[in-house]
Amino acid sequence: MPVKKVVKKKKNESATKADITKIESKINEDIESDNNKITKPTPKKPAEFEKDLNNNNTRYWLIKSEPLSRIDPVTKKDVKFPFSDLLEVEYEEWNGVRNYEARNNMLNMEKEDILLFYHSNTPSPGIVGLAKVANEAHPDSLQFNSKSNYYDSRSNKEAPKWWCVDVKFYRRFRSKITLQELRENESLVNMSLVKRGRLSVTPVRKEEYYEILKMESKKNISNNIDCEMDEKYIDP
DNA sequence: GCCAACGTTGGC
DNA sequence: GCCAACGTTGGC
Repeated sequence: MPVKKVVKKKKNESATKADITKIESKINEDIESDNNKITKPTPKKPAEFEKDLNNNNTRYWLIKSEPLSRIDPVTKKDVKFPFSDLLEVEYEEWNGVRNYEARNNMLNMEKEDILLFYHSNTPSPGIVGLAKVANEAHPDSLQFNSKSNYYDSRSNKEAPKWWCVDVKFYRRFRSKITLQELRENESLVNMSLVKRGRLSVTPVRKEEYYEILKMESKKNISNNIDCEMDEKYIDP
């Protein structure tokens, strides 16, 4: 029978900042090692990438977020996440996506893929800037949290249903490119955003990405992008 | 595996 | 706040 080692507690013992950092990094390591034991599903690649995939090119996607306050009726929590919030963090787990097609799109993402950041549910929705994939898809932590609105009792840790990437800030646009402007552009009529309005994570073709950059380059600098963000963030 | 009922998204 | 579009659920 193993003998339990008794460690006497020091007087006035309290966790220092370094202790907390150590504990946090241990937890993160554990989570990562758990995640590595799980096989990541490999869904079909979207048709938008037929050309680019073979050449190992950077790929492009569009993700939506709500910049204005809205209280979720179930959790009573504010769902808002304006683009400027990405400045506050190293990266953000893009969790809470509960649509298979959107999930599959995230599973298909690679590190450093470009993300067009779209503000939805505003008086004038549109693309406000660019983000990048910080980390490839991993199980969405909220599906196992019974207190979360995104809890899924039918998911399990051996075969998680919901996966998501981590997102990091890249740069803001000179001005918001509105949905209306995107719709008016003839070369963007086939954009997934335009055709599949409700999907929150959509693929973007390379040609579409460059067309949008072209639209941006013609714009004057405007601070009306639904959130406070300095002009210095225009250049990467 | 069909499809009615229901829930969610998000522009307007 | 309305509601169209569309995804999901579950009975049969």
